[in-house]
Amino acid sequence: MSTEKETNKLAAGSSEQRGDQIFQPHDHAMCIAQTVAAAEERCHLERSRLTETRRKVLDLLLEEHRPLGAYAILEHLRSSGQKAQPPVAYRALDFLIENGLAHRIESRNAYVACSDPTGCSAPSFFICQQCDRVAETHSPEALSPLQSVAEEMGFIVESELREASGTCPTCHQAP
Amino acid sequence: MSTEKETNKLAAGSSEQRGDQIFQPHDHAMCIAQTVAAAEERCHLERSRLTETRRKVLDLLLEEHRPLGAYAILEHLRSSGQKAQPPVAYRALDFLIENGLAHRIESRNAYVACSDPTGCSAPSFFICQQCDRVAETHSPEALSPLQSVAEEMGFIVESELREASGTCPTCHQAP
DNA sequence: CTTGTGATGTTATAACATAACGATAAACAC
DNA sequence: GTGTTTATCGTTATGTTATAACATCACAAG
Repeated sequence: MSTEKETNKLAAGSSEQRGDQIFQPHDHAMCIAQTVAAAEERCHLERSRLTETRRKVLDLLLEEHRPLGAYAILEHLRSSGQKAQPPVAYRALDFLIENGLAHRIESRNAYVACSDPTGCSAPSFFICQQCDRVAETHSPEALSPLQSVAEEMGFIVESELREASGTCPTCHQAP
Repeated sequence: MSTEKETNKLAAGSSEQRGDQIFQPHDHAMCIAQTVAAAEERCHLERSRLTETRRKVLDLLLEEHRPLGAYAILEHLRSSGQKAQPPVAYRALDFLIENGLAHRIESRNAYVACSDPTGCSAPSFFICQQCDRVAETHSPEALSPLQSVAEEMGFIVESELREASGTCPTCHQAP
């Protein structure tokens, strides 16, 4: 937790690189608050309900900035009083994913909060193998390449999966 | 099964686009023979052994050109006489993957044969949602984009996952 | 032949995910 | 407000994917 609100540094730049702040020390409370606010607005607009359980799962994912397995999430729900069964966790996750508030990380069978619910489409993920944190970008540069190859072969792309594993700047500097 | 050896059409071009032949009618027997030959050579060079079980799994994956689940593969092994348990299938798959003869398709929890064991690195996959066939490319254009975004944020990429789902040319023409 | 290594056999279980169905609660029309 | 509709939730059971752990076998190098 930094003392400055480093998040503000980003205000000047484009929003598409916001995700990499996750690898830096940042005002985590504000980072969460912003996303929750966006989530609430979004649910209001979509006439979907951010219920107790869904909210808890979202909070947990935001708190972690890491991919969490469905059963880890389930454990958390249980430790907060509910005696939930697996479908409870999966339903909350389905809801969050459908509403663009969370993503599934295929290479881990795990889930993360979306770092930018307002501007999220075709995200790319950068997963640190040491600290497990995940950054998310929506850079358009990363959008085209499979598309152009696909076009050459007459393949129509409906969805794309892009996940990079490696070492984040923080872990790289302090190994 | 075409009457011509359409595979030859590719000889003139670069090898990096070979994967898309999978969506076209092609000389499947030759296609398999080539890959098996490459596999055998590779195993010889690496001093690794393409044993009975491993060979069966490779043959099956090549025969299908589709992602097969580990338990489907296991079933196949069983129906061919062995009374194999899950680790048998997983060990064969691990071997094939480590030796560049097969890939895991993360978005399906399934496995395909590599379509180009000699030139395979950082593959991209194109998965048809209708016919399930998978094309594999190694086009360098598709290699960079996550890299360049990663560099900007100081993230060192060790491995990349790229999978596109959609409709292949054949299924698109005949819906 | 014995010892090291890689490969296999086998049991058990971990980890991830969903089908199905009844009970509840919120939203809406009237 | 009442009844109808629809979304959400609780719960049981089960399906699917994957691995830990340990015993055994096969074969080649010393």
